[in-house]
Parts: sequence; structure tokens; C-alpha cells
Amino acid sequence: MQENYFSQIADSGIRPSAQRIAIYKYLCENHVHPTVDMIYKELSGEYPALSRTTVYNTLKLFADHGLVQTVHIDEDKLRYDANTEPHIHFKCIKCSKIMDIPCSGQLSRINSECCSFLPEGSIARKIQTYIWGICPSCS
Amino acid sequence: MQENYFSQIADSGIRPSAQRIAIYKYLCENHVHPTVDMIYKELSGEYPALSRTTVYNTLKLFADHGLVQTVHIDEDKLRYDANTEPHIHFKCIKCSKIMDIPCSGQLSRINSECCSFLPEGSIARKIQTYIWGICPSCS
DNA sequence: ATCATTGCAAACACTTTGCATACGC
DNA sequence: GCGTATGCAAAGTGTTTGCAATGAT
Repeated sequence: MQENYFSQIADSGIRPSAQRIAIYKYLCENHVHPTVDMIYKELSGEYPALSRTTVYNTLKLFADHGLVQTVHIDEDKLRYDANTEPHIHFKCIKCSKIMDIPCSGQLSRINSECCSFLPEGSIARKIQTYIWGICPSCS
Repeated sequence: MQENYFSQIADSGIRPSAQRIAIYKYLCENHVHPTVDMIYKELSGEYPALSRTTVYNTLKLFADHGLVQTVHIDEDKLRYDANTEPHIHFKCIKCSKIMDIPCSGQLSRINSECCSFLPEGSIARKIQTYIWGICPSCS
């Protein structure tokens, strides 16, 4: 994993500002699938003038450029993930924690199989699998 | 598919009221993964006094009792599906239509494989795969 | 008569928009 | 200096809550 957030942002066609770097850095270093509010509160200490609007705008920008992906596992709010490798998301319905499930390289095969059921002529752009359940610490 | 909505509702432990039957019937006869608002508007003709609150409450009740499932494929609003058999959801990013993708009986095998990656001691309650892309009519 | 369901209105939560200010090249 | 990014406030949208009225047994 490379730590040069500035150039990763620039490489995806986005101008790296201080706020953008801070948000991307937070996402890369904290794999907690944060909501906008979590990021906002976490970075407020470092950037007292930071606004939620900037966090919203920045994350949408990142998602549009493929730098992060949106996670739809909550019913109300969006979450964000800097890990764009194929993986499954698991949400514990007791402690509400959201975890990445690594799939030992099997997921691209599984995903292709899922896409093979699509009607002829469909184009798949994004595929995500979510599991809701109870994690080992809560069961 | 059996048409006796009254007893299907009763069997899941819910008292079948006129509104509840109408909402469940609509879901069973229209596989469009409707939002609360779609259901509300559609049934308003038949039940002019129907309120959104009732639709919200009823769908939550249905989901809690496993009579319907929630579909998280939209970023903003929840959708509902009376089809609780394993299937994949596909959303066309051009026409916004949401389609069920039947998986010729393969999905329970695929889903078990996905669950096999969960850490020891996890319990899976619900698993869903979503695909975003472009449907044959839009490509 | 009693208890559950319904429905209005208000509150709530998350996100987007409009616009003026501040920043970076 | 100019164009973009930022941030406040307000508006917008989806959902939940409080509570009184209604309905079913």
C-alpha cells in the first residue's frame, strides 16, 4: 500500500487540496466505512473550519472518479470505502460494525458468475455483495 | 404462486387489515421494487384516506416478519420486494429500472460460498448481491 | 369496552443547493 | 487576477414519532 495520497488523488484527475488529502488519508487509514458525519467529526479537530458540505462534495467527487466506492449497507446513510478491490461487506446487526470480508481472490470469479445471469446485452459496471448477520464477538 | 394474500399475511403473524392486504397485494402483483411513495400514490385512488405513515409502518412490519425484503440499491430511498427467494437485483443507471435477475437455482450455492469467507463464529442472516450497469434496452 | 390500527402534523436525519468568501497558481 | 474550492445557511427529501381519532372484536 502506497502512502502518497497527494499523487493518488492527482492521478485520478482531482486537484489535491488540503481538505481532500485529509479526507482521503482518513479513509485509507481507517477501514471503518465511515459516514460523512464520522469523517467530519474526526477531522474537525485538525481542520476546525471544515464543513460538512466539503466532506459531502469531496466524497461525491472521489466516488465519481473511482477513487473510493460507496457502501449501501445502511438503510439511511451512505458509507465510503477507499478499498476498491473486490470484497464483501458484512454488517453486524447487533454491534452495527461493518467489516470487509476478504475473499482470497475468489470474488472476481464469483462476480463473473453472477453477471452471467444478466440478460443478453446488459453491461455490468459495479457489483457488490452485502451480508447482514451477527459477528463472532456478538454471537 | 398463491393468491391468498390474507392468509399469507396472517401466517407470518400479522393481523391482515384492509390496508395491509392492499399493500401486500400491490407488492406481489407489481415486481417493480417500489418505494414507499410509489405504493402510496398507486393505492391512493383505491384508499383516498391512506397515509404515508401507514405505508411506512406496514412495510417495516412486513420486513420485520420476513414477508418482504428491503432492497438497498438506491442511494437515497429504500425499496421493497415481495419476492423473498434468492435472486440478484440489477439497476440500470440510465433508465433507473430495477430488475430481478433469476439465477437458475445457482444463487444459494453462490451465497454459501460467499458466507464461507466470513470469520469463524459469524452468523449470516441476509445476503444480497446488487449489480449496477446498463440494461439491454439502454445499451 | 378494549386494544390495535390508522393518519395527520410535526419533528428528525441525511443530503443538496445557492451564493459569498477565501485560496492557489 | 482569475478560476476553483470552501463553507455557511437554507432548502429539499425521505423517514420516524406523538398523539388523537377510528375501527375491529
